[in-house]
Amino acid sequence: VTRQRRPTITTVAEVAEVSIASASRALNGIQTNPETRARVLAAAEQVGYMPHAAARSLRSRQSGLIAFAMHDVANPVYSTMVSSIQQVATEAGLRLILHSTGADAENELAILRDLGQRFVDGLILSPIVVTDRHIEALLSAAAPVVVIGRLPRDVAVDTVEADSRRGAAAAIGHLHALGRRRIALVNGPEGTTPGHERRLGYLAGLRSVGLGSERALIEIAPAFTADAGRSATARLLSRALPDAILYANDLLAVGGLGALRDAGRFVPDEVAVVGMDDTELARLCFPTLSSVDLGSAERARIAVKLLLARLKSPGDPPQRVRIPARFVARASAPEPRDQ
Amino acid sequence: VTRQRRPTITTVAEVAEVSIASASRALNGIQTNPETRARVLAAAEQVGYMPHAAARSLRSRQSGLIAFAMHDVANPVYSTMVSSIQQVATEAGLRLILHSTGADAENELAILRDLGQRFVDGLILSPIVVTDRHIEALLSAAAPVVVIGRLPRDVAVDTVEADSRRGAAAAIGHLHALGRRRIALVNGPEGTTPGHERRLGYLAGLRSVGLGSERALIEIAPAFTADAGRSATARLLSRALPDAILYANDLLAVGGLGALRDAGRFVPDEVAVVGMDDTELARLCFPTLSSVDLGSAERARIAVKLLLARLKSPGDPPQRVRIPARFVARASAPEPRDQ
DNA sequence: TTGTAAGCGTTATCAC
DNA sequence: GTGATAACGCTTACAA
Repeated sequence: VTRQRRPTITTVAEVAEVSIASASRALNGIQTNPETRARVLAAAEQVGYMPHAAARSLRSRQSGLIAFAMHDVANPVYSTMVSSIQQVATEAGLRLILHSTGADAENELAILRDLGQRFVDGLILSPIVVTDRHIEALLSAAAPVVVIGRLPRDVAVDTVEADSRRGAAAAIGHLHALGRRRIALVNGPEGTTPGHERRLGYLAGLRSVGLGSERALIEIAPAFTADAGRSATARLLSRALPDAILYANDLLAVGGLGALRDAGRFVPDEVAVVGMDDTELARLCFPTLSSVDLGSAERARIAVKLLLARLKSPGDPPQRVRIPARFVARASAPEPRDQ
Repeated sequence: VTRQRRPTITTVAEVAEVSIASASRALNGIQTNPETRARVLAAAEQVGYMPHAAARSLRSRQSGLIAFAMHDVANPVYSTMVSSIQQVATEAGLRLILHSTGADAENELAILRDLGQRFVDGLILSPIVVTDRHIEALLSAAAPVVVIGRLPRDVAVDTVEADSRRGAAAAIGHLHALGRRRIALVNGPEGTTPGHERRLGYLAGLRSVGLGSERALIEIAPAFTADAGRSATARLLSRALPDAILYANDLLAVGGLGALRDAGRFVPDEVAVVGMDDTELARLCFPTLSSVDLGSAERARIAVKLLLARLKSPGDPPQRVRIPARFVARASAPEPRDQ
């Protein structure tokens, strides 16, 4: 059997000797005479019919696609999220489009605008920074958007947020319980939401254990990367003698471990180290890294769920979910009794 | 201005007071009277027009989408590839759909079949195993496919392959130059293409430096993961005394570093360690990991290029690109003079 | 240069 | 239950 063109529903209808309407009904499992139905399905099988995605989308106004836009896939936090989202989406019969926004916040606005092309049914967005233009774009988006991150209270958009403030504070509490009193912070860029939140958490943590903050103990890395963490740590050590360092994420912390090694400072004996995000990396590096689990995988999972719910009932009030943080002790800042 | 529905090209045509044909031409930059063109663009701007992706695809028979299907996004090798592909695709104005196939090879066949729905213009597939059914599916795929990996010579499909065989051999050469004579292999599942190739490379490497192979020095991990690498290493050490270990990938190697530490064996003095893939992880772990760079990022980049070329000229003869491997020395198996 | 109209492959609304 | 037929929003011959 040589077929010139790919079979369409018309082909199927012809082979089954029914109208294309009946063919469509049979194929979509709509009430049909069992015998007709059988003929149609057999015909479809025979000619190797597959529905054309674009045609179906055009008519049904649904693409069967969702998108996830984040900073950079290569960052382990986002890989985890992608993996998680992928899984839930697949279960729901949706495909996933990936969109890396990179360092440029304009890209986040661009994809929100592009939603007008209706190439996806919905978007999960993890912005690094939220401006007024972001909020405006979010509110006028052509498709449902779920934000992984923090938004002003009054913005009516579904969000899933980490409790990085309380998480950072918990880490400080732990370090304090370990007897550390000169606790430094190596933060990422503070113009970003995580950077902002994590500093607040650090300061709140210090206050709640009765420690004061000290400018010299805070160092800001230009990016949330290992290299940036390494050099930031070197700078920090050149002017201060911390007995513990909280890093704003695991990548920074792993870079920091390298710098501490270079400086001949033992971890955790001389300097305890804590990361944030509790990525795979924390279990893999040496010494293993204590970290604050911000529930990345779970946030991602819930984001999809929220999106699915929103697609089903667009009118429902927006939801705002916050995932609790959890300190995970490993070798770089062990449980007090293990010391 | 309250708009009930999203504007279509008809809306634009009405506002500009031209036919929809003229509107379409103006919007697509086709030869048009400058004044008309201006009116149309102004109208489009005014009503906030964006073309409907599905409608455009249906008509133009192009989705503007490509897909990348691989085992697991969370694996650093694939994250790198995704990142790389993403970048090239974006530059070419294409969006990227991600498809994790997981452990199940059936999923690879499924996505090849699904190509019949024409939801993407092309696919980049990185299969873990290649069966006859794969080849059949590849040859009858409804859209162009580029394979990252190895295929039988006579299969007319674009491929980009790593030279992991020569890469593994190079690693053995390096270890031999370091004076190591009891060189073990911790491989991943040997039913997979990488597993198969890497064992061959290991054996070839031993031969070319005049060493014999020894069953007790080969251990097979059930997966290409750090945990699997750790336990496989423990098993290996329980029966043999290698002075060097080649791991089939970096994740296995990082797990192995942990096991060696547990066993009190110093790296690299007592046991030198080499990974493969040269992922980010190799620079981040401790001691830093010597690894065989198989050009993951470049393979991915070239795969997209091949796909783009294929989309442009479907008739061209299939290409087969092989990326050379490169040994990268770090602390776990340093340059001989650094010892 | 511009407009008319056909058609891309579906789904869904009608009468029958 | 089934079959014409009209959309869905766009591009592109072809005619004017």
